[in-house]
Amino acid sequence: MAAVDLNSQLGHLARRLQQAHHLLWNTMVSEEITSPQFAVLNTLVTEPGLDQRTVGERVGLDRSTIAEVIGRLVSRGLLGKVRDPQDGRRFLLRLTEEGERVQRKLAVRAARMNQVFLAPLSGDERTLFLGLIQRVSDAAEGLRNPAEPLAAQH
Amino acid sequence: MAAVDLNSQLGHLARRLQQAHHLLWNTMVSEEITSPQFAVLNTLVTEPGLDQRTVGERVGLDRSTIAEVIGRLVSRGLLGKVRDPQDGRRFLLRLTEEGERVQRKLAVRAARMNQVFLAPLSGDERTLFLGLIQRVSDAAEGLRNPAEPLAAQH
DNA sequence: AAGAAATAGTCAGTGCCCTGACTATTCGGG
DNA sequence: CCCGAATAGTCAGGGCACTGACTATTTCTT
Repeated sequence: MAAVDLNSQLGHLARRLQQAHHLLWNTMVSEEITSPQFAVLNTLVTEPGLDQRTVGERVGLDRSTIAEVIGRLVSRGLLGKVRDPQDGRRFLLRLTEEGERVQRKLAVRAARMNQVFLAPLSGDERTLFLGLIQRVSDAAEGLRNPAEPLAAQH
Repeated sequence: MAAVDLNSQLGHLARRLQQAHHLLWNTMVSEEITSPQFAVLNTLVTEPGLDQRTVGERVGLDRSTIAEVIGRLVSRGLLGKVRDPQDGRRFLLRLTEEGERVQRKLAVRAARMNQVFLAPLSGDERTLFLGLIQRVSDAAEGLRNPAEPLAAQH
């Protein structure tokens, strides 16, 4: 009888929400380009020439995952990747023409899908909802580095 | 300039939320048993003897994924899996003693983690938040089968 | 200038998650 | 009773996501 009600567990609901998103994305946006892949393309539109790590930071992916995602985009010819002549550790990333074309096409569809996704909520509820998710995510993310600056009194 | 703001995209926020959850789960609940695995154990506490498909339905996983998750739990000795003598297609699932022990231990920790996860919100905001997630997920899930019952006038 | 620390990226390993194609079993209508 | 439809599960294939160990390059410190 010590069972937990999954519908009160935020983690479980978060997973369901993402699955719902996956479904909508596949049907309304694209079956070839995934949502994280689009996030990368989208980031490089406004900030061309970023390195891998920074792109990962922008879209919220660790360096292993971002390397995979970028690898796929490069091999599909949507992204160019060159060594930074200033810093031999980095790769500089840039959209190809095809990449720009794809980004433009998907941006429209993604926005449309987002409307459908949020359609069950009223205007007020939508902004509230997005705000709540961000607050919760930010707070949890903040727990990663347990704020040692305070105790740093050397 | 046609770039989308990721923070207004529910899909992107959903992914971030799940990553935040993953982080908390790993540090506060368990590194061995994952959240979906726990969901399976938890379900079988109240409904022992379910078959794979139904468990998948309860926790929100398709049959391929649930097969993997169950396979791991069986090989760790937390779950027993036997053919249904009534229906040779099914496997009946049941917690082992060890499985029950693990479920009890993690249920406490999962509840605690859930509190921490939701801590940034006030009491009212929490119930509101959980409700909003469910409404949005249910609505998207409902779009999967485009409601043909209405047209079914035979 | 040399060695240590930091940083960018890769790689191996594990697990979740989906789709689509396949097998085995059961069920239902003629 | 038998054959086709439905159902439970498996398997192959692709992609996301994390950790931890490793390499190469740069930077900081002495």
